[in-house]
Amino acid sequence: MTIEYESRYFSPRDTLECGQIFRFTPFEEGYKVFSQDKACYVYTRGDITYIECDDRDYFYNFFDLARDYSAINERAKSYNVPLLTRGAERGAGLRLLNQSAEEMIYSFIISQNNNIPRIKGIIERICRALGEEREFLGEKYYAFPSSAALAGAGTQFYKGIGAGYRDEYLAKTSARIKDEGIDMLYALPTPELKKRLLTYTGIGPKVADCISLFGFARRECFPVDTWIEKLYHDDFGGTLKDRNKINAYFCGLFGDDAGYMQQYLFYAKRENL
DNA sequence: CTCCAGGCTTTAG
DNA sequence: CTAAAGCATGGA
Repeated sequence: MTIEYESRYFSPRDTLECGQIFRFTPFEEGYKVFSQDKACYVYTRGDITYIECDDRDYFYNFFDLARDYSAINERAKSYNVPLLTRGAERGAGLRLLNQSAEEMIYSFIISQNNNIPRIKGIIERICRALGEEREFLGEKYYAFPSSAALAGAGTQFYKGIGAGYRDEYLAKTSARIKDEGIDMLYALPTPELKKRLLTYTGIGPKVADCISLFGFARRECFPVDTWIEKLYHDDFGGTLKDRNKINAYFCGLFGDDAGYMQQYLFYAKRENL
């Protein structure tokens, strides 16, 4: 089945290339995108972006299609920050994805002190080794593994697939989640959710913000990484050095829009706009 | 060769 | 409490 949406506020490229997701590959006119055990093919033709998939409800929510991004986009420009305005203008098709919390936990543990191409490779090798084999549009792919499967693999496996020093973080956190689950996290208010996430091995403030923002749809979160730290100095004239304080500054500035603004800014800085 | 990548944990002061 | 060292890997 196919979902259609106006392309002005839904660009596959803008949405996928802004660092919120690591499992996608160029395919024909657009991209194949993978989430949990599901897959879709997303592409734009003229004024319409199309999503071909087997699970309409899942991807409607995944791409956040119920939300009005024209209003968010206008609010971004209203701050009169040149970098943010450029991000909003040239990244107007950027949408925040609603992803799996567990998948975000492991993905962003891997992301720390790492670069995006290598992050993608590590996640791909984990899925290939431990995920269930599926098929989409005549091609095999592998689901993101369950925490039980991840816990069964052990530290040595993660070292073997090139996770580096994050091997123990993945082993410990997957073992804990296999035992405890994460159901108790969903109902927590955002500050408590972040505190709880910080108790997992390998999750610090930045990773907790990414998990909260992308995995728990907490749009008031503002992850501060090396790129945000850079643009904070270059484009906001900031003088703070402590990342927690930089985070507080941006959260105070953007409020409930923080997550959206963070993505526009990250995109603009990384694309050198 | 050094520096850097969507940082975190551990240790020292 | 804050500051800094150490951490695997691969590409520029």
